[in-house]
Amino acid sequence: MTVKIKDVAKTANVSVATVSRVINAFGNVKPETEKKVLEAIKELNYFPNHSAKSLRTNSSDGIGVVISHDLDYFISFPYFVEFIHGMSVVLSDLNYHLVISTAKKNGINPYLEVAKKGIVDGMIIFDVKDGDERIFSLKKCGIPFVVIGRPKDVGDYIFVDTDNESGGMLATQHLFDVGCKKILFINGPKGHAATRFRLNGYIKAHKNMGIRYDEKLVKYVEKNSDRENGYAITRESLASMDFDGIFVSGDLMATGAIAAIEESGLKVGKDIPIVGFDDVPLASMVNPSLTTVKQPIHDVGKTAASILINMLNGKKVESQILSVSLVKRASTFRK
Amino acid sequence: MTVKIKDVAKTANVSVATVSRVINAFGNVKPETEKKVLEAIKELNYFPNHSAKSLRTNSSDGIGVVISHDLDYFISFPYFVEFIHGMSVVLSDLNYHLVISTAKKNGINPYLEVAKKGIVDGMIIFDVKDGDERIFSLKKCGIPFVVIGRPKDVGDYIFVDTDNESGGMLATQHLFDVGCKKILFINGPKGHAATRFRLNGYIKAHKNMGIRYDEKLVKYVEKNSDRENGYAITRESLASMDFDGIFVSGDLMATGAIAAIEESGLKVGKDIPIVGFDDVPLASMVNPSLTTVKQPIHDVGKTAASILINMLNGKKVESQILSVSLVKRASTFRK
DNA sequence: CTCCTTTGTGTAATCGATTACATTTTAAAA
DNA sequence: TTTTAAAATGTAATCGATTACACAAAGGAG
Repeated sequence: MTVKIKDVAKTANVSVATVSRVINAFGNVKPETEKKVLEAIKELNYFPNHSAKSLRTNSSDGIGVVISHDLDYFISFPYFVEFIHGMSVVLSDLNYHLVISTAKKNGINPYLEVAKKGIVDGMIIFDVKDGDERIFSLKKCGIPFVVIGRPKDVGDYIFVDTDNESGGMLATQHLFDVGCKKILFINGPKGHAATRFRLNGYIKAHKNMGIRYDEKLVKYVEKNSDRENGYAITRESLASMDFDGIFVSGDLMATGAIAAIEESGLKVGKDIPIVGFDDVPLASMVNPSLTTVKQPIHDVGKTAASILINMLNGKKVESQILSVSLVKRASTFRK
Repeated sequence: MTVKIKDVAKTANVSVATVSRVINAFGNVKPETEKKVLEAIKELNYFPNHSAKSLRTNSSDGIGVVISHDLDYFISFPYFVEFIHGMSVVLSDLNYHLVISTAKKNGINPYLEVAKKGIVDGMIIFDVKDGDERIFSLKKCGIPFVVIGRPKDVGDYIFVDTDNESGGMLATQHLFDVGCKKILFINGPKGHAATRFRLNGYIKAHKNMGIRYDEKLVKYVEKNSDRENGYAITRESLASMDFDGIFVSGDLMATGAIAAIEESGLKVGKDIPIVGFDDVPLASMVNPSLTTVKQPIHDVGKTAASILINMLNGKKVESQILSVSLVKRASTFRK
């Protein structure tokens, strides 16, 4: 049926070992012989059986990513597309492929499952909380992995993160620059590294300005950083507190904040400047367009993938923090 | 090192065949024996080696999706996240996994590659043009596949599509309903089924209204249905033609159209109602919020996955067309 | 021309599961 | 109790690659 290495060997009039050496570019093959083999491969349209290779070499050429079963939660990561794309581009160029699984409802930890079955050689995990047990599982099972973000209380690990602290500073400083004095900060969920670092940035910016920061101005979303929550928290805050600018830890939430402000009769930008975080495509499309901290999501994916591949190849690797930048748009423009 | 079926057999004091029978729920195992085996599996924390199973059974439990190497093109499909999620949820529940590859720059057709290597048992392909050669490749190589969309000139195949014709009708009819007489239609790229069907819907709505439709009012995007193109085409049309409403074949493009209209001093909704297509999250977040045709993208992914799995199991399957609905928002509200 | 090294090639074991077939045990029927 | 069928289990071949090891060919040194 399907053509196998034996068939190629027969056609090229060599042994299977030689064919294998050609396929895997091992060297020690006479150029003439190599040519014969390559011709046979082309002629027979041969593709090496991946399972056989995996079984023998104990490697799958797959890199795993596990996503949430909960769609609403999942789409509150609007940058997922770029992230996936970044990883996939790098992996495909290196002859790896990306394997996506969903956390199943039934108990078994899908992280362990794909890893231990040998479906993947390594994993990239994101949306990781402080003390996240998944990291311990992965460590215990010995599979190489790269973490997106910088959770604490999980020991050592290799990560790729963006410079959330600088991002928090940039955003806050910019709001000061356009004249704000009391900045409401709608932050992500507690227990996430990004939440912590962005708060640090927010605080540092206050220090730099010599302004005492008011804890009460910092709000945390319960779980999903989505539009609804941004809207709700902003409305609530409008009713209960005094502020003259908003830093929102996520563009999706920021659109909710914009809606709440405009609804209240205030003008975003003129009355209440708003800065978001992420710079997803959406940010430039809302009205007013959103000033935000641009995260190099595509690069995060690419970097994570290449670090992981290097780990698999036994190279020494280091965690990386990618820098962010402020993109100024209409939402912080004073009319 | 890693524990294998032999170790389980030894621990449970049975043969490997019995263990295998338990794992694969073959029956013909005494309940008592089964219990021993299950205990051994748990005790040793055993996971069957996936490559070995694949090699032996000639199946990989992987379903492939190939995405574009070009990020800009790729993110002009803003519904990709939901689509992937839908597929992944279904697949993971059935113990399959999703394999994502990127079309590499070097020549080899990645569709064939993953299929012929046996990395996947089936494929789901999207963004398919009329006469798309990929369909012929897949057919020739014999791998089961499901197409998202309904391209022509490619012979028979199983597909999942949304009812784009009805969508086109709904959108156009709604514009008539709010009083439009000359509707600019910014359609997707030529050579795509969705483009064709939506045009049919647009034409039918005209017929229903007894209005002669003007070919010149139908514009096609060159390649990417993105914001920039929506903006450019709208601007161009404002300068050169007469129209009082716009139907845009894609929400991303529609945001560009909105921007162009507002920029010209006209009011979206009041002066120029606009209807989009897709109902991506963005649609409800722009200002004015976008009336659009909702596509059940998540269901498309789920349906495609389950059809494909049924194909793999030898069941008889049928193509499906999922229905769409109109979501009315501010962009067609006459102030 | 012999010896030694290097290069090129082949043989066969191996990876860890599944499963056809053989065999044993158990249950039912006579 | 014997016979027969059904149920439970075991043995070993198999999937298709990689690769250790053996060996042959070729080239270089003396």
